[in-house]
Amino acid sequence: MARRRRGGGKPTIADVARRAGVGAITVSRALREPDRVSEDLRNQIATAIEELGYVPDRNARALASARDDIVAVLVPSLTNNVFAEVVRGLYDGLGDSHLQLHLGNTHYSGIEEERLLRVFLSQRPSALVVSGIDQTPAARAMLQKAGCPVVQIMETGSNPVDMMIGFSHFEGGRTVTRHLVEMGYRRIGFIGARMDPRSQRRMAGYRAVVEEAGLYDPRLVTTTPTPSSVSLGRELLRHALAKSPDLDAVFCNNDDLALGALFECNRSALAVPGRIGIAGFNDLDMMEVAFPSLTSVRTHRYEIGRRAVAMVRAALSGTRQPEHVVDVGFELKIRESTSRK
Amino acid sequence: MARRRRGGGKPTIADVARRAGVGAITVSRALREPDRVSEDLRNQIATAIEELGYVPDRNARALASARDDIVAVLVPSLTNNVFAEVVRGLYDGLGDSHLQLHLGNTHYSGIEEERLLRVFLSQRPSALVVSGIDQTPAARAMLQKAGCPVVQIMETGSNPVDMMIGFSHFEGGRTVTRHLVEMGYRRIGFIGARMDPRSQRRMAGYRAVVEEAGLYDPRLVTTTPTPSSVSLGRELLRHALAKSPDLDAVFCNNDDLALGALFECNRSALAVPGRIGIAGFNDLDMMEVAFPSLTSVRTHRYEIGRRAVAMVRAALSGTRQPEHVVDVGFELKIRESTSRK
DNA sequence: TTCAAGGATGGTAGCGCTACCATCGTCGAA
DNA sequence: TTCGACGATGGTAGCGCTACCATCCTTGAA
Repeated sequence: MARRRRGGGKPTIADVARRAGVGAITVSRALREPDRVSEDLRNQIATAIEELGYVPDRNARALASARDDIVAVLVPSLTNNVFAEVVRGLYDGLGDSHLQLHLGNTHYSGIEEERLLRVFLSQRPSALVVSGIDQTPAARAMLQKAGCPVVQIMETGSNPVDMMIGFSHFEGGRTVTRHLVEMGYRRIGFIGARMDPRSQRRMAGYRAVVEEAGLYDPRLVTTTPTPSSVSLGRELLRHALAKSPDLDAVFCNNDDLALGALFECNRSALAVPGRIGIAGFNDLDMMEVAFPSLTSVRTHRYEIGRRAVAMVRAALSGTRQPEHVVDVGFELKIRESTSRK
Repeated sequence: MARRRRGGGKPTIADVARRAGVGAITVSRALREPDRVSEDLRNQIATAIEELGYVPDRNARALASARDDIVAVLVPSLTNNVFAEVVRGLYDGLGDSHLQLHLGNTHYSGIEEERLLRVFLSQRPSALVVSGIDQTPAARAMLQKAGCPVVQIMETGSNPVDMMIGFSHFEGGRTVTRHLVEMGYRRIGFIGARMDPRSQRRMAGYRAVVEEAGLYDPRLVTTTPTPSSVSLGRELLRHALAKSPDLDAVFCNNDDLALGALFECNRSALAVPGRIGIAGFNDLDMMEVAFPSLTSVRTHRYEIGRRAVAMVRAALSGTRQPEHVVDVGFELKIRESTSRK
């Protein structure tokens, strides 16, 4: 694939040097540190590059300089809006640096994460960004030996491989649930899909509050390993109501489920928030617009992405800040869907 | 960044060879063509690799073999669910090949696309996947000279750089609009955000039908260059109704807008589809679940991603199929939101 | 005028890997 | 028994670039 005949093919730096009548190293410098080359030569070189259509070879550069400008990123999903925004933040955080993002999709699988880590490590990246704190032991070992800055994102924990930026999902779950309790709901259900470690911790937060309030009932919990979607939200709410017809509120593990739950209520003429209260998690754009508007927990995923890259850049430039674990928090957005008169 | 001392640092293939008591080339072969190495040596080598924690260096490999297993992909957005699914398809299409995806985000900018193309080309990728057919002349020239398979995705057109897979947005726009006309709507509006080339063509399809039916009125068209969102859908519908209170249907350029429009109608107690009909584009999961369910045009974006990679693989393995332009079509999904009694 | 200091430029020697071409058995046919 | 064929293994020479050090020239102080 993309095979070139040995010796043949694209112009190299030597071709440019010859044409510009300078040494190869000067061309190399003109490209990387223009200040150190006189303007005359710089122009000649630029002309030669233009005429030849020269494109430097990153592989050769990386090999020779034993450095690479790649930041390898592992996320569990690209279709999940939450991670899509994290990635957007990562890109924006790059700014004018020469860093490049290399994305890997683990599909919520530890094994796959391990495999991708191996693949990416063979690129000798400048830095590694991984999602969550539940790496397999092997993956964690690889991260520790990577010899480059590592950032774990989306969660906080007490045992970072290197750096960490995120928030506490457990606290997030507690906060929403506490709100529902305070609003007077008594038969508060939980519906969750996929149930990755972060979902689990949100559910644990739910359970902690509900138990403390003496309202816990396992029949109020409905989960499935199936990936989350709006249609699944509808189904899960239906199941939940079938199991516990007296359900009077649901904490939906994410906003897609919440939207699906809302639609189900609309369709079944169950008044929201009168008959049933609904809360989601992440606070996607649509939550505020929905009718009724939906209570959710605003997570700062874009900011997490941006700041993760900032941390990487700081670490690479030697000015690594002291704090290795950053908690960006979250924000409960109370809206119509849980405001019982 | 990620600098290693010359000579120092990670174990190399020579270290593995020494430890296993074999030649370097044999280690190389054991890794790439295990069949050609005896089982004894293969085991010794595997042990040595394990003990040393050896990870091959992709850069060196790419340089030495003048080949690289990277497929560079340029998409305009990663947060747009449509492209997120294309990317998912691309990943799934990879299967067991050794290809790796390298994602770039053009932010709907031709200039940025050009810049990224330059960056990616310096990696000498095995193949290139770009979105749409509206590359700048410079970008198109680079694609033509890339010397590797190129796939343009998401649209079809008559002048492919190399290969192409997608569908006609113009026809998509025509189809929805024709449906609205057939359902008896007479004051059919169009609302659109971002208005990238594909949106423009969908709008052109709308206009063609509406003009043919003698229903065209510029006041029925509401667009903005702002990126699309659910909340924007709500606003745009409000604007549209302010301009043309007799609006009786809207073709929303995408599903997010359609959902926002629906919520606005709910909130303003405008019956859907009785007072106003709503149609979207792309058919995201939520369209079917919404109440009322929303008419949309199902686009096969996941399939486009998968097949784009399949085309790349076929081209790379020499079995390039004859058809260079593939139209995967689309499917009108008629639902409650446009079914006037 | 001399000479150290510093900027601009170039030559050489790899970076870690694989293509290419030996070399060295081993085995079966003659 | 001999010899060619073939499979397994290894040595050498780069791939295109940059680190490192040498060289040359300019500049300004003594």
